[in-house]
Amino acid sequence: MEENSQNELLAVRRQKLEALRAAGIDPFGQAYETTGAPGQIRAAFAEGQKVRTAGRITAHRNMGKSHFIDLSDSSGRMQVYLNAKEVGAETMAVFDHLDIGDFIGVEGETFVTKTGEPSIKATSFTVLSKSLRPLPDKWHGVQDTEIKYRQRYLDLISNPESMEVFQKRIAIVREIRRFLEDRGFIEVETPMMQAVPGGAAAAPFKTHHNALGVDLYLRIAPELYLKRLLVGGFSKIFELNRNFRNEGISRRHNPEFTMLEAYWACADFEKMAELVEEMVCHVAQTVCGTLQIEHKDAEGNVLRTINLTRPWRRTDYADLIKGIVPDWYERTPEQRRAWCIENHIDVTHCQEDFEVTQHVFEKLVEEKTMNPLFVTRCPKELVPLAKQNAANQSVVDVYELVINGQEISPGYSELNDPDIQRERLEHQSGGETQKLDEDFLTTLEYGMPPAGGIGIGIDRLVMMLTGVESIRDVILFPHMRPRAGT
RNA sequence: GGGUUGGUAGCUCAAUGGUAGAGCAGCGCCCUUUUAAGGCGUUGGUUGAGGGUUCGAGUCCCUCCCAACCCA
Repeated sequence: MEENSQNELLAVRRQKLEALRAAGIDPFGQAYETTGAPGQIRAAFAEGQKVRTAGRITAHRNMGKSHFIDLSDSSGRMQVYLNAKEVGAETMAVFDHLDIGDFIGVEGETFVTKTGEPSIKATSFTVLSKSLRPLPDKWHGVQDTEIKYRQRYLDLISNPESMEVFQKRIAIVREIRRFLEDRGFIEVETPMMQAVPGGAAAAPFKTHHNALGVDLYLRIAPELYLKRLLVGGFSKIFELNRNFRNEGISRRHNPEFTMLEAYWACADFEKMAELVEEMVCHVAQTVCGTLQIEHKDAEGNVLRTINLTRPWRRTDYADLIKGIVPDWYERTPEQRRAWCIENHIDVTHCQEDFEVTQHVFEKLVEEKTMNPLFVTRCPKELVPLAKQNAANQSVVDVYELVINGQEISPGYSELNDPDIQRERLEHQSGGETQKLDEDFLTTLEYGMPPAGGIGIGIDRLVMMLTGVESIRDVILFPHMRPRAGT
Protein backbone atom coordinates (compact mmCIF):
# COMPACT_ATOMS: atom_id res chain seq x y z
CA MET A 1 0.00 0.00 0.00
CA GLU A 2 2.80 2.37 0.99
CA GLU A 3 4.55 1.33 -2.19
CA ASN A 4 2.10 2.79 -4.69
CA SER A 5 -0.60 5.26 -3.75
CA GLN A 6 0.95 6.86 -0.71
CA ASN A 7 4.27 7.08 -2.44
CA GLU A 8 2.85 9.20 -5.21
CA LEU A 9 1.85 11.87 -2.69
CA LEU A 10 5.07 11.43 -0.77
CA ALA A 11 7.15 11.53 -3.94
CA VAL A 12 5.75 14.90 -4.93
CA ARG A 13 6.68 16.35 -1.56
CA ARG A 14 10.13 14.77 -1.73
CA GLN A 15 10.62 16.36 -5.15
CA LYS A 16 9.72 19.75 -3.70
CA LEU A 17 12.13 19.10 -0.86
CA GLU A 18 14.93 18.55 -3.35
CA ALA A 19 13.84 21.56 -5.38
CA LEU A 20 14.19 23.73 -2.26
CA ARG A 21 17.66 22.34 -1.63
CA ALA A 22 18.61 22.92 -5.27
CA ALA A 23 17.56 26.55 -4.81
CA GLY A 24 19.92 26.81 -1.85
CA ILE A 25 17.17 26.78 0.75
CA ASP A 26 17.36 24.63 3.88
CA PRO A 27 13.95 22.86 4.07
CA PHE A 28 14.42 22.34 7.81
CA GLY A 29 15.33 25.81 8.91
CA GLN A 30 16.73 27.57 11.93
CA ALA A 31 15.38 29.63 14.78
CA TYR A 32 13.02 32.40 13.71
CA GLU A 33 12.28 35.47 15.81
CA THR A 34 8.62 36.50 15.81
CA THR A 35 6.62 39.40 17.17
CA GLY A 36 3.87 36.97 18.13
CA ALA A 37 2.17 33.67 17.38
CA PRO A 38 -0.46 33.66 14.60
CA GLY A 39 -3.39 33.59 17.02
CA GLN A 40 -1.87 36.33 19.19
CA ILE A 41 -1.43 38.67 16.26
CA ARG A 42 -5.01 38.01 15.20
CA ALA A 43 -6.35 38.50 18.75
CA ALA A 44 -4.49 41.79 19.23
CA PHE A 45 -4.86 42.91 15.64
CA ALA A 46 -3.99 46.45 14.59
CA GLU A 47 -3.61 47.67 11.02
CA GLY A 48 -0.32 48.90 9.59
CA GLN A 49 1.96 47.04 11.99
CA LYS A 50 5.23 45.42 10.98
CA VAL A 51 5.00 41.84 12.22
CA ARG A 52 6.84 38.55 12.06
CA THR A 53 5.11 35.30 12.80
CA ALA A 54 5.54 31.60 12.18
CA GLY A 55 3.28 28.60 11.90
CA ARG A 56 2.04 25.69 9.86
CA ILE A 57 0.33 26.32 6.52
CA THR A 58 -3.16 24.91 7.09
CA ALA A 59 -4.96 26.38 4.09
CA HIS A 60 -4.04 27.76 0.70
CA ARG A 61 -6.31 29.82 -1.58
CA ASN A 62 -4.66 30.42 -4.91
CA MET A 63 -5.94 33.43 -6.88
CA GLY A 64 -3.40 33.25 -9.66
CA LYS A 65 -0.90 36.05 -9.03
CA SER A 66 -1.92 36.35 -5.40
CA HIS A 67 -2.30 33.76 -2.70
CA PHE A 68 -3.97 33.55 0.67
CA ILE A 69 -2.62 31.10 3.20
CA ASP A 70 -3.55 30.37 6.79
CA LEU A 71 -0.75 29.99 9.31
CA SER A 72 -1.79 28.11 12.45
CA ASP A 73 -0.54 26.79 15.73
CA SER A 74 -2.09 26.18 19.16
CA SER A 75 -2.65 29.94 19.53
CA GLY A 76 -5.00 30.02 16.55
CA ARG A 77 -4.92 31.10 12.92
CA MET A 78 -3.70 34.11 10.96
CA GLN A 79 -4.19 34.81 7.27
CA VAL A 80 -1.20 35.76 5.16
CA TYR A 81 -1.52 37.48 1.78
CA LEU A 82 1.18 36.86 -0.76
CA ASN A 83 1.33 38.92 -3.94
CA ALA A 84 3.61 37.93 -6.82
CA LYS A 85 4.23 41.52 -7.83
CA GLU A 86 5.29 42.58 -4.35
CA VAL A 87 7.54 39.69 -3.37
CA GLY A 88 8.98 39.06 -6.82
CA ALA A 89 9.17 36.11 -9.19
CA GLU A 90 12.11 34.48 -7.42
CA THR A 91 10.27 34.28 -4.12
CA MET A 92 7.13 33.02 -5.82
CA ALA A 93 9.19 30.21 -7.36
CA VAL A 94 10.15 29.12 -3.85
CA PHE A 95 6.52 29.36 -2.78
CA ASP A 96 5.62 26.87 -5.51
CA HIS A 97 7.61 24.26 -3.60
CA LEU A 98 5.55 24.69 -0.44
CA ASP A 99 2.58 22.60 0.61
CA ILE A 100 -0.18 22.60 3.16
CA GLY A 101 1.50 21.29 6.29
CA ASP A 102 4.80 23.12 5.91
CA PHE A 103 6.07 25.47 8.62
CA ILE A 104 7.11 28.91 7.47
CA GLY A 105 8.04 32.21 9.03
CA VAL A 106 6.50 35.34 7.55
CA GLU A 107 7.46 39.00 7.72
CA GLY A 108 5.11 41.71 6.60
CA GLU A 109 2.60 44.41 7.40
CA THR A 110 -0.88 43.93 8.80
CA PHE A 111 -3.95 45.02 6.85
CA VAL A 112 -7.62 44.14 6.46
CA THR A 113 -8.90 42.60 3.24
CA LYS A 114 -12.05 43.87 1.59
CA THR A 115 -13.93 40.92 3.06
CA GLY A 116 -12.84 42.11 6.49
CA GLU A 117 -10.26 39.46 7.26
CA PRO A 118 -7.28 40.54 9.40
CA SER A 119 -4.23 39.64 7.33
CA ILE A 120 -0.49 40.03 6.94
CA LYS A 121 0.78 41.28 3.60
CA ALA A 122 3.99 39.28 3.30
CA THR A 123 7.17 40.99 2.23
CA SER A 124 9.19 37.82 2.72
CA PHE A 125 8.92 34.31 4.11
CA THR A 126 11.33 31.72 5.43
CA VAL A 127 11.00 27.96 5.11
CA LEU A 128 11.14 26.49 8.62
CA SER A 129 10.14 22.88 8.03
CA LYS A 130 8.98 20.88 5.05
CA SER A 131 6.12 18.46 5.70
CA LEU A 132 6.63 15.21 3.84
CA ARG A 133 3.20 13.71 4.44
CA PRO A 134 -0.26 15.00 3.54
CA LEU A 135 -2.49 16.37 6.29
CA PRO A 136 -6.05 15.13 6.99
CA ASP A 137 -9.10 16.57 5.27
CA LYS A 138 -9.15 20.33 5.77
CA TRP A 139 -12.89 20.47 6.43
CA HIS A 140 -13.79 17.23 8.22
CA GLY A 141 -10.45 16.83 9.99
CA VAL A 142 -9.71 13.41 11.46
CA GLN A 143 -12.89 11.41 12.14
CA ASP A 144 -11.33 7.98 12.59
CA THR A 145 -11.05 7.50 16.37
CA GLU A 146 -8.09 5.24 15.92
CA ILE A 147 -6.10 7.93 14.10
CA LYS A 148 -7.26 10.58 16.61
CA TYR A 149 -5.80 8.61 19.50
CA ARG A 150 -2.79 6.95 17.88
CA GLN A 151 -1.70 10.08 16.00
CA ARG A 152 -3.00 12.79 18.32
CA TYR A 153 -0.92 15.44 16.55
CA LEU A 154 -3.12 15.01 13.46
CA ASP A 155 -6.22 15.44 15.62
CA LEU A 156 -4.75 18.60 17.19
CA ILE A 157 -3.76 20.04 13.80
CA SER A 158 -7.05 19.39 12.07
CA ASN A 159 -9.76 19.36 14.76
CA PRO A 160 -9.96 22.73 16.56
CA GLU A 161 -12.52 21.36 19.04
CA SER A 162 -9.96 18.78 20.20
CA MET A 163 -7.33 21.47 20.62
CA GLU A 164 -9.83 23.47 22.66
CA VAL A 165 -10.54 20.60 25.04
CA PHE A 166 -6.84 20.14 25.75
CA GLN A 167 -6.27 23.86 26.17
CA LYS A 168 -9.08 23.80 28.72
CA ARG A 169 -7.55 20.84 30.48
CA ILE A 170 -4.26 22.70 30.77
CA ALA A 171 -6.09 25.75 32.14
CA ILE A 172 -8.04 23.65 34.64
CA VAL A 173 -4.86 22.09 36.03
CA ARG A 174 -3.20 25.50 36.19
CA GLU A 175 -6.16 27.05 38.03
CA ILE A 176 -6.31 24.21 40.54
CA ARG A 177 -2.64 24.76 41.36
CA ARG A 178 -3.15 28.50 41.61
CA PHE A 179 -6.22 28.08 43.84
CA LEU A 180 -4.45 25.77 46.27
CA GLU A 181 -1.24 27.80 46.36
CA ASP A 182 -3.25 30.98 47.01
CA ARG A 183 -4.63 29.23 50.09
CA GLY A 184 -1.24 28.23 51.42
CA PHE A 185 -1.05 24.67 50.12
CA ILE A 186 2.32 23.61 48.77
CA GLU A 187 2.90 21.07 46.04
CA VAL A 188 5.05 18.07 46.91
CA GLU A 189 6.36 15.08 45.00
CA THR A 190 6.23 11.57 46.42
CA PRO A 191 7.33 8.23 44.94
CA MET A 192 5.63 6.84 41.90
CA MET A 193 7.53 3.59 42.44
CA GLN A 194 6.54 2.03 45.73
CA ALA A 195 7.50 -1.19 47.52
CA VAL A 196 3.92 -1.59 48.78
CA PRO A 197 1.20 -0.21 46.49
CA GLY A 198 -1.09 1.35 49.11
CA GLY A 199 -3.70 4.04 49.58
CA ALA A 200 -6.34 2.39 47.42
CA ALA A 201 -7.65 -1.02 46.43
CA ALA A 202 -6.52 -1.65 42.86
CA ALA A 203 -4.29 -3.93 40.81
CA PRO A 204 -0.85 -2.35 40.40
CA PHE A 205 1.73 -2.45 37.61
CA LYS A 206 4.81 -4.31 38.72
CA THR A 207 8.36 -3.42 37.83
CA HIS A 208 11.84 -4.33 39.04
CA HIS A 209 14.80 -2.36 40.25
CA ASN A 210 17.96 -4.14 39.15
CA ALA A 211 20.53 -2.53 41.46
CA LEU A 212 18.46 -3.09 44.58
CA GLY A 213 17.19 -6.43 43.36
CA VAL A 214 13.65 -5.63 44.48
CA ASP A 215 10.24 -5.59 42.87
CA LEU A 216 8.50 -2.24 42.90
CA TYR A 217 5.01 -1.14 41.96
CA LEU A 218 3.79 1.94 40.15
CA ARG A 219 1.69 3.82 42.63
CA ILE A 220 -2.07 3.39 42.64
CA ALA A 221 -2.37 6.42 44.97
CA PRO A 222 0.01 8.85 46.72
CA GLU A 223 -2.06 8.93 49.93
CA LEU A 224 0.20 7.03 52.32
CA TYR A 225 3.25 9.10 51.41
CA LEU A 226 1.39 12.37 51.74
CA LYS A 227 0.31 11.30 55.22
CA ARG A 228 3.95 10.57 56.06
CA LEU A 229 4.54 14.23 55.23
CA LEU A 230 1.77 15.27 57.65
CA VAL A 231 3.67 13.28 60.28
CA GLY A 232 6.83 15.07 59.12
CA GLY A 233 5.33 18.45 59.89
CA PHE A 234 3.85 19.71 56.64
CA SER A 235 0.36 20.98 57.32
CA LYS A 236 -1.09 22.01 53.93
CA ILE A 237 0.13 19.94 51.01
CA PHE A 238 -1.01 18.62 47.68
CA GLU A 239 0.24 16.47 44.84
CA LEU A 240 -1.20 16.63 41.35
CA ASN A 241 0.18 13.86 39.20
CA ARG A 242 -0.23 10.43 37.69
CA ASN A 243 -1.54 7.22 39.25
CA PHE A 244 -1.42 3.82 37.58
CA ARG A 245 -3.92 1.02 37.84
CA ASN A 246 -3.54 -2.28 36.03
CA GLU A 247 -7.20 -2.67 35.25
CA GLY A 248 -9.60 -2.48 32.33
CA ILE A 249 -9.72 0.29 29.78
CA SER A 250 -13.08 1.91 29.16
CA ARG A 251 -14.84 5.17 28.43
CA ARG A 252 -14.09 6.15 32.03
CA HIS A 253 -10.82 4.34 32.73
CA ASN A 254 -7.28 4.77 31.47
CA PRO A 255 -4.43 2.74 33.00
CA GLU A 256 -2.67 5.97 33.94
CA PHE A 257 -4.76 8.86 35.12
CA THR A 258 -4.21 12.15 36.87
CA MET A 259 -5.16 12.61 40.49
CA LEU A 260 -5.08 15.55 42.85
CA GLU A 261 -4.68 14.72 46.51
CA ALA A 262 -4.57 17.45 49.16
CA TYR A 263 -4.21 17.25 52.93
CA TRP A 264 -4.91 19.90 55.51
CA ALA A 265 -3.78 19.31 59.07
CA CYS A 266 -6.39 19.97 61.78
CA ALA A 267 -9.21 20.14 59.21
CA ASP A 268 -11.97 17.59 58.66
CA PHE A 269 -14.06 16.29 55.78
CA GLU A 270 -16.61 19.10 56.07
CA LYS A 271 -13.92 21.73 55.72
CA MET A 272 -12.52 19.80 52.76
CA ALA A 273 -15.96 19.73 51.15
CA GLU A 274 -16.05 23.52 51.44
CA LEU A 275 -12.62 23.71 49.85
CA VAL A 276 -13.54 21.46 46.93
CA GLU A 277 -16.80 23.30 46.34
CA GLU A 278 -14.96 26.61 46.19
CA MET A 279 -12.20 25.18 44.05
CA VAL A 280 -14.42 23.56 41.40
CA CYS A 281 -16.52 26.73 41.17
CA HIS A 282 -13.41 28.87 40.87
CA VAL A 283 -12.07 26.65 38.10
CA ALA A 284 -15.40 26.52 36.24
CA GLN A 285 -15.84 30.27 36.46
CA THR A 286 -12.27 31.00 35.37
CA VAL A 287 -11.92 28.41 32.61
CA CYS A 288 -15.49 28.03 31.35
CA GLY A 289 -16.77 31.46 32.39
CA THR A 290 -19.94 29.97 33.86
CA LEU A 291 -21.31 27.61 36.48
CA GLN A 292 -23.85 26.21 34.01
CA ILE A 293 -21.96 23.53 32.12
CA GLU A 294 -23.72 22.40 28.95
CA HIS A 295 -23.07 18.97 27.54
CA LYS A 296 -23.89 18.69 23.85
CA ASP A 297 -24.17 15.85 21.35
CA ALA A 298 -22.41 15.71 17.99
CA GLU A 299 -25.12 17.85 16.39
CA GLY A 300 -24.78 20.55 19.03
CA ASN A 301 -28.03 19.82 20.87
CA VAL A 302 -27.81 20.32 24.62
CA LEU A 303 -28.10 16.92 26.29
CA ARG A 304 -27.94 18.21 29.84
CA THR A 305 -26.84 21.21 31.84
CA ILE A 306 -24.85 20.72 35.01
CA ASN A 307 -25.57 23.42 37.53
CA LEU A 308 -22.58 24.08 39.80
CA THR A 309 -24.23 26.95 41.68
CA ARG A 310 -23.46 26.80 45.41
CA PRO A 311 -24.33 25.57 47.94
CA TRP A 312 -24.04 21.97 46.85
CA ARG A 313 -26.42 19.38 48.25
CA ARG A 314 -25.10 17.21 51.09
CA THR A 315 -26.91 14.01 52.05
CA ASP A 316 -25.97 11.01 54.14
CA TYR A 317 -25.37 7.79 52.27
CA ALA A 318 -27.99 5.94 54.31
CA ASP A 319 -30.61 8.62 53.59
CA LEU A 320 -29.99 8.30 49.87
CA ILE A 321 -30.46 4.54 50.07
CA LYS A 322 -33.63 5.02 52.12
CA GLY A 323 -34.82 7.40 49.46
CA ILE A 324 -34.91 4.42 47.12
CA VAL A 325 -36.03 1.67 49.51
CA PRO A 326 -37.36 3.22 52.74
CA ASP A 327 -37.01 0.05 54.83
CA TRP A 328 -33.68 -1.02 53.29
CA TYR A 329 -31.86 -1.13 56.61
CA GLU A 330 -34.64 -3.08 58.31
CA ARG A 331 -34.25 -5.87 55.79
CA THR A 332 -31.98 -8.89 56.10
CA PRO A 333 -29.04 -9.25 53.69
CA GLU A 334 -31.02 -11.96 51.86
CA GLN A 335 -34.00 -9.64 51.47
CA ARG A 336 -31.74 -6.92 50.10
CA ARG A 337 -30.35 -9.28 47.47
CA ALA A 338 -33.87 -10.36 46.63
CA TRP A 339 -34.89 -6.74 46.11
CA CYS A 340 -31.99 -6.28 43.68
CA ILE A 341 -32.99 -9.32 41.63
CA GLU A 342 -36.61 -8.11 41.51
CA ASN A 343 -35.41 -4.73 40.29
CA HIS A 344 -32.99 -6.13 37.71
CA ILE A 345 -29.83 -5.04 39.48
CA ASP A 346 -27.15 -7.66 39.02
CA VAL A 347 -25.38 -8.26 42.34
CA THR A 348 -24.04 -11.74 41.65
CA HIS A 349 -20.48 -10.42 41.78
CA CYS A 350 -21.01 -8.82 45.22
CA GLN A 351 -19.61 -10.97 47.99
CA GLU A 352 -20.56 -8.92 51.03
CA ASP A 353 -23.79 -7.25 52.07
CA PHE A 354 -22.25 -3.76 52.04
CA GLU A 355 -21.23 -4.35 48.43
CA VAL A 356 -24.85 -5.10 47.54
CA THR A 357 -25.90 -1.79 49.06
CA GLN A 358 -23.02 -0.01 47.34
CA HIS A 359 -24.08 -1.47 44.00
CA VAL A 360 -27.59 -0.16 44.49
CA PHE A 361 -26.07 3.21 45.34
CA GLU A 362 -23.93 3.24 42.18
CA LYS A 363 -26.76 2.23 39.85
CA LEU A 364 -29.65 4.22 41.32
CA VAL A 365 -27.97 7.25 42.88
CA GLU A 366 -24.52 7.88 41.47
CA GLU A 367 -25.28 7.23 37.79
CA LYS A 368 -28.41 9.38 37.93
CA THR A 369 -26.88 12.34 39.77
CA MET A 370 -25.81 15.12 37.41
CA ASN A 371 -25.63 18.18 39.66
CA PRO A 372 -23.08 18.17 42.49
CA LEU A 373 -23.97 15.97 45.45
CA PHE A 374 -21.81 15.35 48.51
CA VAL A 375 -22.66 11.87 49.72
CA THR A 376 -21.66 11.93 53.36
CA ARG A 377 -21.01 9.33 56.07
CA CYS A 378 -20.45 6.27 53.89
CA PRO A 379 -20.17 2.70 55.28
CA LYS A 380 -16.79 2.25 56.93
CA GLU A 381 -16.00 -0.86 54.89
CA LEU A 382 -15.77 1.25 51.76
CA VAL A 383 -13.16 3.60 53.19
CA PRO A 384 -10.54 1.98 55.43
CA LEU A 385 -8.37 5.09 55.69
CA ALA A 386 -11.02 7.44 57.12
CA LYS A 387 -12.04 8.21 60.68
CA GLN A 388 -15.15 6.55 62.05
CA ASN A 389 -18.04 8.77 63.02
CA ALA A 390 -18.11 9.49 66.76
CA ALA A 391 -21.84 8.82 67.10
CA ASN A 392 -22.13 5.94 64.63
CA GLN A 393 -19.14 3.64 64.39
CA SER A 394 -20.51 1.87 61.29
CA VAL A 395 -19.97 4.92 59.12
CA VAL A 396 -16.96 7.12 58.44
CA ASP A 397 -16.62 10.88 58.37
CA VAL A 398 -16.25 11.27 54.62
CA TYR A 399 -17.90 12.68 51.57
CA GLU A 400 -18.02 11.27 48.07
CA LEU A 401 -18.65 14.03 45.57
CA VAL A 402 -20.78 12.89 42.64
CA ILE A 403 -21.20 15.07 39.54
CA ASN A 404 -22.13 14.05 36.00
CA GLY A 405 -23.04 10.56 37.14
CA GLN A 406 -19.51 9.87 38.27
CA GLU A 407 -17.54 9.89 41.47
CA ILE A 408 -15.37 12.96 41.04
CA SER A 409 -13.83 13.40 44.47
CA PRO A 410 -13.66 11.68 47.84
CA GLY A 411 -12.88 13.63 51.03
CA TYR A 412 -12.07 12.24 54.45
CA SER A 413 -11.51 13.07 58.02
CA GLU A 414 -8.28 11.09 58.00
CA LEU A 415 -7.85 8.21 60.39
CA ASN A 416 -4.86 8.97 62.62
CA ASP A 417 -5.18 6.28 65.29
CA PRO A 418 -2.46 3.76 64.37
CA ASP A 419 -4.08 0.84 66.19
CA ILE A 420 -7.50 1.33 64.62
CA GLN A 421 -5.85 1.90 61.26
CA ARG A 422 -4.08 -1.44 61.55
CA GLU A 423 -7.27 -3.19 62.52
CA ARG A 424 -9.28 -1.61 59.71
CA LEU A 425 -6.71 -2.62 57.11
CA GLU A 426 -6.34 -6.12 58.53
CA HIS A 427 -10.08 -6.76 58.66
CA GLN A 428 -11.09 -5.55 55.24
CA SER A 429 -13.57 -7.70 53.45
CA GLY A 430 -15.27 -7.82 50.08
CA GLY A 431 -13.92 -7.91 46.57
CA GLU A 432 -11.28 -5.20 46.81
CA THR A 433 -8.86 -4.76 49.70
CA GLN A 434 -5.85 -2.58 50.33
CA LYS A 435 -2.33 -3.80 50.94
CA LEU A 436 -0.89 -3.50 54.43
CA ASP A 437 2.02 -1.06 54.49
CA GLU A 438 3.83 -1.77 57.79
CA ASP A 439 6.12 1.19 57.37
CA PHE A 440 3.10 3.46 57.05
CA LEU A 441 1.55 2.04 60.23
CA THR A 442 4.82 2.64 62.07
CA THR A 443 4.82 6.20 60.77
CA LEU A 444 1.35 6.75 62.24
CA GLU A 445 2.63 5.65 65.63
CA TYR A 446 4.83 8.75 65.71
CA GLY A 447 1.67 10.81 65.59
CA MET A 448 -0.24 12.29 62.67
CA PRO A 449 -2.35 15.36 63.30
CA PRO A 450 -6.06 15.03 62.61
CA ALA A 451 -6.46 16.12 59.03
CA GLY A 452 -8.85 16.52 56.17
CA GLY A 453 -7.89 14.97 52.88
CA ILE A 454 -9.30 14.99 49.36
CA GLY A 455 -8.73 13.32 46.06
CA ILE A 456 -9.99 14.60 42.73
CA GLY A 457 -9.89 12.61 39.54
CA ILE A 458 -8.66 15.29 37.18
CA ASP A 459 -9.61 13.44 34.01
CA ARG A 460 -13.20 13.07 35.13
CA LEU A 461 -13.32 16.66 36.31
CA VAL A 462 -12.14 17.76 32.87
CA MET A 463 -14.75 15.53 31.23
CA MET A 464 -17.44 17.14 33.35
CA LEU A 465 -16.24 20.68 32.61
CA THR A 466 -15.71 20.15 28.86
CA GLY A 467 -18.72 17.92 28.26
CA VAL A 468 -16.87 15.07 26.57
CA GLU A 469 -18.10 11.52 27.06
CA SER A 470 -14.86 9.55 26.90
CA ILE A 471 -11.75 9.80 29.07
CA ARG A 472 -9.73 9.26 25.88
CA ASP A 473 -10.85 12.68 24.70
CA VAL A 474 -9.22 14.41 27.68
CA ILE A 475 -5.97 12.41 27.69
CA LEU A 476 -3.53 13.41 24.96
CA PHE A 477 -2.17 9.93 24.42
CA PRO A 478 -4.66 7.37 25.73
CA HIS A 479 -3.44 3.80 25.93
CA MET A 480 -4.20 1.60 22.94
CA ARG A 481 -3.22 -1.87 21.95
CA PRO A 482 0.08 -1.51 20.09
CA ARG A 483 -0.22 -2.04 16.39
CA ALA A 484 2.44 -3.72 14.30
CA GLY A 485 4.34 -1.29 12.13
CA THR A 486 3.41 1.84 14.08
C1' G B 1 -14.02 -11.89 29.05
C1' G B 2 -19.31 -11.53 26.37
C1' G B 3 -22.46 -8.81 22.81
C1' U B 4 -23.26 -4.98 18.88
C1' U B 5 -21.32 -1.91 15.02
C1' G B 6 -17.46 -0.65 11.90
C1' G B 7 -12.45 -1.00 8.88
C1' U B 8 -13.13 0.89 0.86
C1' A B 9 -7.97 6.35 -2.48
C1' G B 10 -3.64 10.55 1.83
C1' C B 11 -8.47 12.42 4.47
C1' U B 12 -14.15 12.41 4.64
C1' C B 13 -17.63 9.13 2.70
C1' A B 14 -20.67 6.15 -1.46
C1' A B 15 -21.34 1.45 -4.00
C1' U B 16 -29.25 -4.88 -4.81
C1' G B 17 -23.80 -10.75 -5.19
C1' G B 18 -22.67 -8.31 -11.58
C1' U B 19 -17.06 -3.01 -14.85
C1' A B 20 -14.91 -0.03 -7.24
C1' G B 21 -17.10 5.91 -7.28
C1' A B 22 -17.57 11.18 -5.33
C1' G B 23 -15.78 15.54 -2.54
C1' C B 24 -11.32 17.43 -0.53
C1' A B 25 -6.04 16.91 -0.95
C1' G B 26 -2.38 16.04 -5.14
C1' C B 27 -0.92 17.06 -10.38
C1' G B 28 -1.74 20.47 -15.08
C1' C B 29 -4.09 24.99 -16.97
C1' C B 30 -7.04 29.94 -16.03
C1' C B 31 -7.82 33.85 -12.42
C1' U B 32 -4.34 40.23 -8.31
C1' U B 33 -8.65 40.68 -1.81
C1' U B 34 -9.96 34.80 -1.09
C1' U B 35 -11.57 32.12 3.27
C1' A B 36 -14.74 24.73 2.66
C1' A B 37 -12.43 30.51 -2.98
C1' G B 38 -13.99 29.46 -8.13
C1' G B 39 -13.64 27.25 -13.39
C1' C B 40 -11.65 23.35 -16.85
C1' G B 41 -8.85 18.83 -17.06
C1' U B 42 -6.38 14.73 -14.56
C1' U B 43 -3.50 10.92 -11.41
C1' G B 44 -4.43 7.74 -7.52
C1' G B 45 -7.35 1.11 -5.02
C1' U B 46 -4.12 -6.20 -2.97
C1' U B 47 -11.83 -2.81 -0.36
C1' G B 48 -7.86 -4.59 7.55
C1' A B 49 -5.37 -10.02 6.93
C1' G B 50 -6.22 -15.10 5.53
C1' G B 51 -9.46 -19.01 4.03
C1' G B 52 -14.35 -20.63 1.93
C1' U B 53 -19.20 -20.51 -1.01
C1' U B 54 -20.31 -18.82 -6.13
C1' C B 55 -19.97 -18.48 -13.22
C1' G B 56 -18.88 -13.94 -10.42
C1' A B 57 -17.51 -11.35 -3.52
C1' G B 58 -16.26 -4.62 -1.01
C1' U B 59 -21.07 -7.18 -0.35
C1' C B 60 -22.57 -14.01 1.85
C1' C B 61 -19.88 -17.80 5.48
C1' C B 62 -15.47 -19.02 8.83
C1' U B 63 -10.85 -17.61 11.47
C1' C B 64 -7.76 -13.72 12.95
C1' C B 65 -6.22 -8.30 13.68
C1' C B 66 -7.65 -3.19 15.02
C1' A B 67 -11.26 0.35 16.77
C1' A B 68 -15.88 2.39 18.88
C1' C B 69 -20.17 1.46 21.87
C1' C B 70 -22.87 -1.61 25.53
C1' C B 71 -22.46 -5.38 29.37
C1' A B 72 -19.41 -7.97 33.19
